[in-house]
Amino acid sequence: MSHVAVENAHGLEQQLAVLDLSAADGQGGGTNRRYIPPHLRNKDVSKNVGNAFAAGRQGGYTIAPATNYGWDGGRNNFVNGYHDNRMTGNTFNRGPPRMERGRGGVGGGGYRGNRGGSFNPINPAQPMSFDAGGWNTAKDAYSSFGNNRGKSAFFNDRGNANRGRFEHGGFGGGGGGGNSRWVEESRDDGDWSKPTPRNERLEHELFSGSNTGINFEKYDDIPVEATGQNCPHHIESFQDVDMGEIVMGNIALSRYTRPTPVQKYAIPIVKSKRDLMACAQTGSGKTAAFLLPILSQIYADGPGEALNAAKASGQENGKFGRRKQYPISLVLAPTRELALQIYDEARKFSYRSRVRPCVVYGGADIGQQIRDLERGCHLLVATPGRLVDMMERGKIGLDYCNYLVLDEADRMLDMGFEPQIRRIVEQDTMPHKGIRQTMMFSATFPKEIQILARDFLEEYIFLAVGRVGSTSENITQKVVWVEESDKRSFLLDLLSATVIPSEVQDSTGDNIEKPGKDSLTLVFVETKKGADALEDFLYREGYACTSIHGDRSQRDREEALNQFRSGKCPILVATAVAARGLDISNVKHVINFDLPSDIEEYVHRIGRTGRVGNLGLATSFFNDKNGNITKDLLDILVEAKQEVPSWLESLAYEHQHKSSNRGRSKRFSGGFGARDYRQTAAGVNAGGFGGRGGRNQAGHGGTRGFGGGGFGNFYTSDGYGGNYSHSQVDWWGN
DNA sequence: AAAAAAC
Repeated sequence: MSHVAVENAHGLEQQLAVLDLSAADGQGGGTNRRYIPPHLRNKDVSKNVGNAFAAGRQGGYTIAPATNYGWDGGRNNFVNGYHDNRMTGNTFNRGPPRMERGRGGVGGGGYRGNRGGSFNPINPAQPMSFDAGGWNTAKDAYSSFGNNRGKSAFFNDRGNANRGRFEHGGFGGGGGGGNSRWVEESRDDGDWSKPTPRNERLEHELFSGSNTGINFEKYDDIPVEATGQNCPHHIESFQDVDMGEIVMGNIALSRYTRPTPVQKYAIPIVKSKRDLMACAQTGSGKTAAFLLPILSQIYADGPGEALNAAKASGQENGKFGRRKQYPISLVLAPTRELALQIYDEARKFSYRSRVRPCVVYGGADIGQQIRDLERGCHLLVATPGRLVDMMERGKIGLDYCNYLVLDEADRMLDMGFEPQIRRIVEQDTMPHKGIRQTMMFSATFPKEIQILARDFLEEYIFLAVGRVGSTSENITQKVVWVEESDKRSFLLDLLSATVIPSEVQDSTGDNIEKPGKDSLTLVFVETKKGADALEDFLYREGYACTSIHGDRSQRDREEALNQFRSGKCPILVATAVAARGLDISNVKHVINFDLPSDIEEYVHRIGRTGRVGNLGLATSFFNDKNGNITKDLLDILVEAKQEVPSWLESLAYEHQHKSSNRGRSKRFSGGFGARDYRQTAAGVNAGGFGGRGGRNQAGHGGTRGFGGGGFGNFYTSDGYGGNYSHSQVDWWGN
């Protein structure tokens, strides 16, 4: 299984290696784009590049990645009864106009298509058994999955339903909804630390598609800083701390073998009831780092007062049962899709427990969400606006919320979100800090936001795994100079080299196998309009693509994400909405068609690739509109041991002298910050930035060498030198 | 100036 990914990765790197990125040199203008077929390229170098990449790649794949093989969401062109003719070979028919495109099917059958449908038994990548109290996860589970073949009608019924996720809750394995109240009553009573009976259907639904091939046999080189009073010692294995039978069983079902670095530290900290501010690189397992210990605590402690409150609320409201839910834990996230993703993880780790997770977010039918809440809610994942709405409608009470998590905490506390967070946390019935336990997670955490964050924390432990805000070294970062007018054609060059199978042949006449559905490309743009326009352009060019941004309907957003995830649309054009937190396996390439204006956004965007020990590639288009990010970008590249174009260095040097406000993001500086920022921008526009000049001086402008004389490999112009060298040590130290 | 997040 793993060699598939290796080959693909190898192929990707080779395809990219043949791209003459010097086309990005502004000199040539838009007509300068060209694809160099393999037989014209420098063979020696390309071989080295490929081999080096493959060698590094192997280290990252010590476990067979549990890809989506079992789901068949996009592997053939027939998805949930909807035949997609957009993906048949190279001849892309121009589909219906965008509003109709990608609807996923007549009658909504295809919506959220990868959640249901028939499945094939998967081959357990790494059989693992955890025998305690009747859990024998891998063997029993997977053999019985196999026995379920042929029952697809049942799964289709459940999984294909629009908003099918709201229907999952029962224990009866699909038992009728009529007795759900009785079911919920029985769920709450009893010993919360003991697993409830197995449910093979649910078990398969939750775990068969899991992509959690997190694995890393040897690392521990990552510098970890954990500061605070009486910081608990970290663990080395999941067995080192008592998380109870239910959590351990679900860890095994998820095929987690060892904790990631952030999990090693965060789990015992959370278990010992400490507040936490945790910073760890993208793709390093933060979600499980809080879900596992929180759930294990809830299983150990039981529902406590929340149960009585919920029951009382139900009695007040008569025969309709619990009107108001009192979640024990609340997880807040900045985007709807991220909330949904966290909820999906929570479902896994609450399998066979009495904890019922729920998710609420805007853009979706609130009535359905309310009905789902009323079936019981112990762990709530939410976006802020919808949660406030639910609170004001009396559907949610935070009176007994003992665990509060801010995921992407720096985003949750920045200007756009802070008032809502204060409304939820400080101006309502949530237990005060010191009583509740508060945890914050992010890959970036600017100092200014850290200070703000202290308002919500008590005696907290600060945890930094790696340097705060740095990028994973297993992402190869490229920055290319591309004028605005050249961006589209340059993008086509990149895509033609990586995404769509083409007729390009190598010197032996064999077709090159280009990565297809297993190789996803995520293209970021700065505006919603720009996303629409670029998606449309790519679509007319024959690429199977879709887009996600805040002006699309929630249904379309989720469907776009599913089509991307499944490989049905291997190109996704996105705004910042997709920058943070989304865990999409097989994203091999992130392209910053437009660079963001702040470095945190850049770090999160490129973090959609190179996750859980895999390697990835990020290419950013840079021109003189991007002056404000120059220095921070340079710092990031240097820190991650990436090649730095010498023109970028020159520009950063110039820019440094133009701006005294460098490095201070506008949103952190209060009232005067924005003005300072504008001054900076004005300075750029006044010509001092001098993109072209700086770039052309690149040869002698740089202060860093590029490996001495060995520099002229592929990208000789602009000092865009070097092969695709990458660290031989991946994030996990392999 | 833009994006995100409630209706």
